[in-house]
Amino acid sequence: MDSLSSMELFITVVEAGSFTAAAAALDITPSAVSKQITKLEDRLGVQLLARTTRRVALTEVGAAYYERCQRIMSEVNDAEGMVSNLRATPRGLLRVSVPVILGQLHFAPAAPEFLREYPEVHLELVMNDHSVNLVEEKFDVVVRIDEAPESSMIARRLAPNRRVVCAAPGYLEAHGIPRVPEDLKEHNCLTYGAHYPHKEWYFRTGAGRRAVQVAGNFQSNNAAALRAAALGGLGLALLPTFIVGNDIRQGLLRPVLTGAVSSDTAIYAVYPPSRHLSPTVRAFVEFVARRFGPNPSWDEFSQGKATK
Amino acid sequence: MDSLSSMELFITVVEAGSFTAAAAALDITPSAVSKQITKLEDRLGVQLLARTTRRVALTEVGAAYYERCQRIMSEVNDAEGMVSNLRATPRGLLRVSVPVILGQLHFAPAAPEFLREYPEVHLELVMNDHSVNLVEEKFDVVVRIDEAPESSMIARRLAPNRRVVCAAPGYLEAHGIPRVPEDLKEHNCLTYGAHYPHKEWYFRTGAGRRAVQVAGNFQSNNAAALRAAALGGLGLALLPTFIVGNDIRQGLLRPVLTGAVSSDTAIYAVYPPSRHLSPTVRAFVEFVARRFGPNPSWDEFSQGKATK
DNA sequence: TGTAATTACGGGATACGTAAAGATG
DNA sequence: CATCTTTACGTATCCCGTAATTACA
Repeated sequence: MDSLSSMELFITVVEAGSFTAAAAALDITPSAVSKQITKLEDRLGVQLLARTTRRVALTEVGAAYYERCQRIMSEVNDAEGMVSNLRATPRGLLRVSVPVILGQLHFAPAAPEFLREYPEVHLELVMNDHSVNLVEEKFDVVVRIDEAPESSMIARRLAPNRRVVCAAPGYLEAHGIPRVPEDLKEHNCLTYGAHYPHKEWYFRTGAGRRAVQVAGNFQSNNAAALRAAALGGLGLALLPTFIVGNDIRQGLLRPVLTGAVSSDTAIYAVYPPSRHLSPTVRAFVEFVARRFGPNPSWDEFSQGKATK
Repeated sequence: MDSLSSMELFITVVEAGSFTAAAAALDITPSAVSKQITKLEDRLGVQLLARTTRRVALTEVGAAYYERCQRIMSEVNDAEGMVSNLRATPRGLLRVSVPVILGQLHFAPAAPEFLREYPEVHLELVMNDHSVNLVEEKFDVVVRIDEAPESSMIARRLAPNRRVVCAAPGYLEAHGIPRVPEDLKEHNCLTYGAHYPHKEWYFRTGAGRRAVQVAGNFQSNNAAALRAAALGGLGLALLPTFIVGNDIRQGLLRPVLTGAVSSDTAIYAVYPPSRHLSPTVRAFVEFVARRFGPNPSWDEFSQGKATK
């Protein structure tokens, strides 16, 4: 027996004044009404409704029970309404982990707009570059630049990770503009990483791809450092468009060559699978996907786009 | 799905901290717990419990819902407790119809004791001798002196209706004591009814029963009038023991003869059938049955008793 | 690797609707 | 006699338990 349905049925009968009317209101048969009420009375051990075939009246106990039922049903409706509200409106704490450079350049600047749109959200934007465990560190969303989405997690692809070779206009004026990848051997190439004095940059050709050995006098495992060096006119850097896109846009850097190959990575928003996705998480992911997905300032300088 | 059971289950899981523990507490399987919670979440459209196989934690919405559930469950318990109380304690208006003579002699004197025992009852003791319609006149109980209980009503037999021939001591001293029924022809017999100058009184004999034609100079359709006449030493009266029992007890009247035959009537408390008998009605009927049933002051003078 | 949550599957209880009976004004 | 409640009966659904599976520490 469903206790709440019984109460609702009982209330309906009281207000309708008859079993038949209540049955019509609830779109069931009078038979069902009769049986439900009888069952409810049996369970409570009292008669709630004094009924002849012509009249249904509340007993004294029934009247008291009716009042309680009304209050209870109103509480239940409150509870369910509250759930609906919470489901509909993003709110509360949202912990997001992003790579440092991505956070500084894009997520932090985007935060005000997001929070203006969802004022009840408290956003905690944690930046780190080590691989984070989503559940253990209690993150709601982890943004990763990765090749393949981790299994058993939902990974929403936010944007491709394209890379472009670029340099400051002053550097190019002084050292010339490379026209083909081989020209890079003549340039000071600012490379990512450490331990290896020279690196290979890959480029698409008509057939497949082709590696070019590059070298230079500055190396860093920090992309922001490479960007700063490039901005300072030190040399050429191969950097993701999400880092240098704005610099190029503002004319601080200029893209050169074409067909620079990024690894098969993309920017993903990763969150745990859940039958009922939190509206806050949903709102955040939708927001960043909308904002970073079809992003001209990231894409227009990348020749990878056309070949995609 | 039973909404209240779901809430209870949810509360249990929250307090037990795991599905398995909750299942044990409710004596069901973890499978059932899982399915119920999933169903509840589906119905609400939100995730209430964030769970791994090792940990069950409330979500934000779940925590809010949990609080509401607690309040609702407490209200529900209140309501059911109230019902139990009302079911257990006789209270409220009780309308009883009794024959006038029975009401005056016995029910009215018994009322104080009944009301002392059940102080919350308001007793309305209506006395009339015409046949009352129990439901139309909104009586909870109708006391009748009748042969057979009315169908479609519950009739609780309170006491047999025995009758005894009796007279005042002064009359018997003046006119002698009848030893056999035939002696009644020599006496002034005060008979019940009207229109018929003489009546027949019936007596049991060894074999069957035997009618004796009696006559007298006073007749009334009011038993109290016959009693008054007998008390005044006018003659012999055949009256129910519930009327003259106390008079005999006090020596104001003396019983004579044996085997006076009453009709096959008894005193019944009649009330409508109901799956759940009102505790007030039950208490009243039990009270009067207890008080009037094995009543020595009514029975000890009646020889009908022995023959049942 | 062990424990906890979930899923698949089969059986039993429950609750509905249909239809007929009973009651009431 | 018309209408409303109740009961009888057949059926569909739901829900639980058993057992296998998956996930997590």
